[in-house]
Amino acid sequence: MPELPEVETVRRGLAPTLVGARFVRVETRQSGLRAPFPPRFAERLKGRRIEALKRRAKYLLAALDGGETLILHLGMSGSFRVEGGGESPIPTTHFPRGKNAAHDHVVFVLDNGARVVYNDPRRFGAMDLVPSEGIDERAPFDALGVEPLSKEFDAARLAALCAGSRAPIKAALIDQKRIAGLGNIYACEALWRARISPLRPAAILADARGRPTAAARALAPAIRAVLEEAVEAGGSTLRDHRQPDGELGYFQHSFAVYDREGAACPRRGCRGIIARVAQGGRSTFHCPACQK
DNA sequence: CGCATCCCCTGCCTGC
DNA sequence: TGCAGGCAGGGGATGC
Repeated sequence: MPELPEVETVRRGLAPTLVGARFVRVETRQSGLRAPFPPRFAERLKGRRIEALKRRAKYLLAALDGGETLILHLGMSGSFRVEGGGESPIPTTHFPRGKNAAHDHVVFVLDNGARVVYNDPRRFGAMDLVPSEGIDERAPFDALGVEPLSKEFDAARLAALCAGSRAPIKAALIDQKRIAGLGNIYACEALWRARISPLRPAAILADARGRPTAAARALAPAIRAVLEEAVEAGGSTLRDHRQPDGELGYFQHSFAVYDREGAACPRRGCRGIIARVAQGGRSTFHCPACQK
């Protein structure tokens, strides 16, 4: 479920349980997810205290004492749930409808009595344990682009990132080397808000001097706004994550185009019908009538 | 280098 | 009802 707003929602949901706690025991029930777990993963985590839980792009970063960072990525279908550990249940973790315990791949047992369980049917997620020092200069973080909710992200930056690119603008937007954390859903939604066709080349965001065009000046705030609104709504909850314990994400009810093929364009005065096209093997949703 | 394609894996939905 | 095929929020490797 994992674009920036969903990962941020998970971060906020897990932080009260994780930050300040120590790992008493870590159980892995698979040899790995997308990649094998690092050597002695569970043993190295045991006894470590979580000092902070941060997010970069779609990654969660648990900074531990002892100078290491636990990297967590949810892939397509990963989710966390919190069991036990006091009076405040943490319902923001979008636990899948299936609740298939066969896909509980990692259990983090904490000294505050809580257990944090990672469930991931498709096992596209990832976990790693790396030195905290210089983490931003190493893969995968060294290749990530600008955080779209940061001050550094604006029309000028967006234009510079896309200047000269002949890739379709939708593909450029979900390229993590350009904008970190934007994914398929919110790229589609932002383009609709900015009335830009996802099929146009990314280069239309910059003029001959590399400065932002009107399209960039519309799109940059649209990206920021849709992400902020989605974070505020607790992210989006769909498909296998449709019925989470605690049912928090509800931004899916605000989609203008995503997963709305054949429906009426919600823009006032627009008579368009939302279309779905394939770009780079993934579905893009847009309104051919008002996105130019 | 930039971009497109394919693959990782499982579950769900659709259409035959 | 059963089954094959298509599709799914991501990201990494490969090849042109």
